[in-house]
Amino acid sequence: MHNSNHGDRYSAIISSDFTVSVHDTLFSGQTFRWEMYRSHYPYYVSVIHGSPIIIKSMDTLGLSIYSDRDELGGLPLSKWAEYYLSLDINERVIMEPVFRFLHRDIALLVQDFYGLKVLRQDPFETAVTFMCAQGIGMPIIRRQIGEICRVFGDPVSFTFEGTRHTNYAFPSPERIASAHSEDLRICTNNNCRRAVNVRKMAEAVASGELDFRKLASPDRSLDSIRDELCRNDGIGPKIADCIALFGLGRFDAFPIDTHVRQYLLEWFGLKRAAMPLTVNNYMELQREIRSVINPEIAGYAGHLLFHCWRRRVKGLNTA
DNA sequence: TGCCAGGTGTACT
DNA sequence: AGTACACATGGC
Repeated sequence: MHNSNHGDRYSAIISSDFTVSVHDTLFSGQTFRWEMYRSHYPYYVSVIHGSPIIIKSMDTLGLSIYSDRDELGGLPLSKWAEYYLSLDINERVIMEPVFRFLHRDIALLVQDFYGLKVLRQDPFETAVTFMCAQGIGMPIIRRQIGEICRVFGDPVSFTFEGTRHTNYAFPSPERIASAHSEDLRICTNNNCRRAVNVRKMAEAVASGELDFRKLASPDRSLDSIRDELCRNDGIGPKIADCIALFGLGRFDAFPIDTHVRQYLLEWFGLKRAAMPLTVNNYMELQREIRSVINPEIAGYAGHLLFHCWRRRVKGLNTA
């Protein structure tokens, strides 16, 4: 820990044996709250645990993290960053030798995205985010989350390279639970039912009826987590699996969306992926892909494939 | 213009 | 158990 020159007291250097692609990580679509500031090096800024967090990407040197607190989420700043960015997972070895042998062309494509990390994000934020991600494109999803933070989140000001900035924290479950549906609807792409669903889910979290800490228990089965989450209106199997993967640190969860479905058909030849995505087909597709990808990190590998498919095959650059 | 976008709930058969 | 459709809007 030492003083930084960004108006923030604490900083931590995260050294790593391998390069972490901060840009791909924060803008791969799994998180929607990081802003990129350009200077000599790229900086990525968000507000987490009520504190501005600045990540400086240093390419081969590793990462540096700045915050005005010396600990976040009960962890020292550097430990929090290692956890949040899942630096304990080496994505270079999740594609097993058998996979690289059987799917050589895909493994080569995915190699370009080593450094992409699956974040361990806050489960409530993750739940709201993916409830706002039904059948619409990334730009609208990102806008919704930004609006929810701007309208309901606490402003946090900080100085960055001599300029004053204001970002917004993600609002608490209590704050969203007490929101008027009409105010929330303006944030949720004008979708009234989505606003009601998000508010009801926030109420369940605020009342303790929906307890993410219980769900995060490692001995819970993926099926029981999915079933519990699906009791909330607006959360189906796909969003439940997204919450498990990105919000509960369950890297074995394998959400199947429109992009995943496409590469399951095109890359792995799963005929069922061409059929309508009923609950039965959804579960059966998960079973089939787990015979191809190591089930313990199927979701982590799936996110690499997801990102690779969007960027390399679909030519999408939108976060 | 028409189709696709990180799906889900409801109302049918 | 499977199918059709509404939901809302931006991007290509």
